[in-house]
Amino acid sequence: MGRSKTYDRDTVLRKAMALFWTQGYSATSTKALAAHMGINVYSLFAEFESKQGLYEAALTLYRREVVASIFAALDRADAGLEEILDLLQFFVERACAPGANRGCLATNAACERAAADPASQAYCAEHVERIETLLRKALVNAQARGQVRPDVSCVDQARLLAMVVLGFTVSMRAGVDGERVVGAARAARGDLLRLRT
Amino acid sequence: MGRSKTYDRDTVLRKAMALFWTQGYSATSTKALAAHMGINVYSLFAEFESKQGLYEAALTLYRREVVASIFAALDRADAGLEEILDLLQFFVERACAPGANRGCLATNAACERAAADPASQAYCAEHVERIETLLRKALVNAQARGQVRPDVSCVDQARLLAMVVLGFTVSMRAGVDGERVVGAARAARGDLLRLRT
DNA sequence: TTTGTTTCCAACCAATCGGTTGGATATACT
DNA sequence: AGTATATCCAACCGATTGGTTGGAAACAAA
Repeated sequence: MGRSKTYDRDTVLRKAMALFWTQGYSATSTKALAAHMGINVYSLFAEFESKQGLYEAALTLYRREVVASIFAALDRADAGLEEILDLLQFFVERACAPGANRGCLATNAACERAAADPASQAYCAEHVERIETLLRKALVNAQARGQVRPDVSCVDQARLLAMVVLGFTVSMRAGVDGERVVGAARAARGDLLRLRT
Repeated sequence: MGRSKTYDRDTVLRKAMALFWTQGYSATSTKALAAHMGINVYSLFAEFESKQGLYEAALTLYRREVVASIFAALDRADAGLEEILDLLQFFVERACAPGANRGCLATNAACERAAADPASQAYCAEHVERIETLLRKALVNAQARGQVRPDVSCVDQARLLAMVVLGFTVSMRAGVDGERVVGAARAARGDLLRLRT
C-alpha cells in the first residue's frame, strides 16, 4: 500500500495559512511556503496542486478555525446584544495585542486578490455575508427581547456593524494606534445601546 | 542643455497609480508599469529610482488628488453634519458604480504592504488619522451648533466613522453587493441623527 | 553647425518565480 | 522477506522578476 505521509495535512496547512496571513499571497513564494511548512516543494504541490490551491485551502482553514472561533458566541441561536458587545471588546483587545498587524486573512485577501482572483472574491463576499448574518440574527433576538426599539432596521444595523468589523481589521493591519480602535468600539457600543431608548 | 523629457511626470505617474490601484504592488511588474505608462523601463527608473519609489510617489499622488477630492467638502473649516452625511452618500454611489472593485489605494496598500513596508505603514496610518481628524472637526462643529448632544464624544464617533469608511472601501474591493454598503450607510446616518435627540 | 547633454530603446543581467522530474528511500501489505 | 507504492529530496525547467548598460537619436545652447 506504500509509504504513509510523514506530515499532517492540517498541521502544515496551518503553517501555510500563518505565512499567507502575515505576508500576503504574491509576496510569499512556494519555496518559502515549503520551508515554513517543513515539507518539500514536491510534497507541497502533490498535496495542494498549486500555490493557488494551497491558498484556497488556507482560506478555508482560516474560516473553519479562526473565524469560527471569533464568532462562536454569536453563532449560538440565542445570541443577543451581549454577544455583539463582546465581539467589539474582542477586537479592542486584539487591536492592542502583539501580532495585531496581521489583521484578518480574509480582509487581506479581499484587498490583495479579490479583484484578480474569482475564488478569493467569492470567499471574501461570503465572509462579509456570514458576519452580517450572525450580527443580524443577534440583533433580531435583541429586538424580540425589547433591547432594541421595534422601528430599528436590524438588517441595516448588522450591515453597519459588519463594516465596522472590516474597518477594525484594516486598522490593525495598517498598524494604526490601538486607541483608535478602542474609541471606535466605545462609540459603537454607545450607538448600540442608544437603539433601545 | 540637452534633450527635454517627452513625457509629463504627473501624467505617467497617474497611470502608474491606476495600475497599482487595480492590481496591487506585487502583482504589478515594472515592465507592465512602463508599458502602461507609455515610457521605457529606463525612463521609469531614471524618474522614480525604483519600483518602491514609484509606488510611494503613486501613493502621494493618490492622497493629493483622489483623497483630497473626496474629502474636499469635509476639509472646509465650517464643515458639519451635512458634509458627513454627504460623504456617506458619496460612498453609497461609488459602491454601486462600475469600477468599485478598485476599492481604495490606501486601504489596499494597508492590507498588502503595511506589514512589510514601513513607508506604506506610515502612509496608511496617516491616511486613517487624516480621515478621523476631518470627521472629528465636522462633528465638533455640529456639536457647537446643537446638532449633536454635548455629552457625545466627537473623538470616538469620528473614530467609529473612520472605521466605517475603511469598511466601505474593503467591501467595494471585495465585490460585496452594493446593497450592503447602502444599508450600512443608512444605519450610519440614522445613528448620527440619533446623536441629537 | 557644432557641441554637450539627456532621453530613449533594446538587449542584457543575475536572481527568483511557479512548477516538474528522476532516482534514492521508506513503508504497508502479501 | 519481497514487492509494490508512495514520499521525499535536490536538481532542474523555461519564464519572469527588478534593475542595468551601451549606443543611437533628439534637442538646447553656443
